[in-house]
Amino acid sequence: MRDYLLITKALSDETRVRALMSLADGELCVCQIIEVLRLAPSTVSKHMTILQQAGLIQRRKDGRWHYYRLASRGATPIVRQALRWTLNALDDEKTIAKDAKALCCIRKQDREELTACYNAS
Amino acid sequence: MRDYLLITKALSDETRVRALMSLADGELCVCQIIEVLRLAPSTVSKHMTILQQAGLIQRRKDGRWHYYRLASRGATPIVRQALRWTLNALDDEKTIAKDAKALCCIRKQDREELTACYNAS
DNA sequence: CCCATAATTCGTCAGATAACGAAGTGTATC
DNA sequence: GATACACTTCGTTATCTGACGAATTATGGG
Repeated sequence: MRDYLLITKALSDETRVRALMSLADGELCVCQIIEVLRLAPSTVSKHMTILQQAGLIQRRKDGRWHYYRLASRGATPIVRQALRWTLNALDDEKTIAKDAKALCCIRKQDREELTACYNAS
Repeated sequence: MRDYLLITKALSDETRVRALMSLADGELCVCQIIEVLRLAPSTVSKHMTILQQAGLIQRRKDGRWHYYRLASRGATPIVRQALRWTLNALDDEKTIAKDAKALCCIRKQDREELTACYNAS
């Protein structure tokens, strides 16, 4: 029950679902997710932690950069089924499509440019 | 996204999940669900409304009694997939098994007996 | 070693949510 | 039609959650 509720709670917030779905086309570093969601770094970081504790995403560190990706290898059947369901349910969702489009540009940008944006303020 | 979040929010509360899983062996009237969960009628009613608005359960009225059952016919693929996932994930969950056992007794009891319990206080 | 930087953790605040009892709705029975 | 009853809706309260900025951690470069 605990694991199940970690997953449903993680999936019950629109921002988190958007963050999760952003990873559908491959891993992203936190600064890129910040750019899509346009929220404070601390907020995004919190969301990613919740998704990770639910087992839905996995983390990889490379120097100062932290990359997140959808859980795949090593994920429990429950998690895999939840991901399949979510990807299927939100397949042609407007908000998600919009984020995916924005991500095309963001992926091409230099990471330094991105972080410059929110460090500037 | 709205429909998806209605479902995940509905499934992100332990009490609601217990109520939902109670219906796995067939429909129940509200007084029976109250008896399993041991919560105030108003609280249970609220939970059932949330589950229904998510499309996860359906209601049937018979006189003064309101029966709830898992959504099946007429449910969207998203809902059906969510139900399959949930039933699968909580298949051998201790809390759920305990409730199922309690329900065996409750189903045999007279409904008037049940309501007498919480009307007495 | 010291500074810049990428991300996280911490502290705070506003808004959401679950619990309850009281009041209201609709249906059967007298 | 008055009463009892099964359930829902309403109003209140305590707790949870998401947002932010400030402080902290960890890594890389001068």
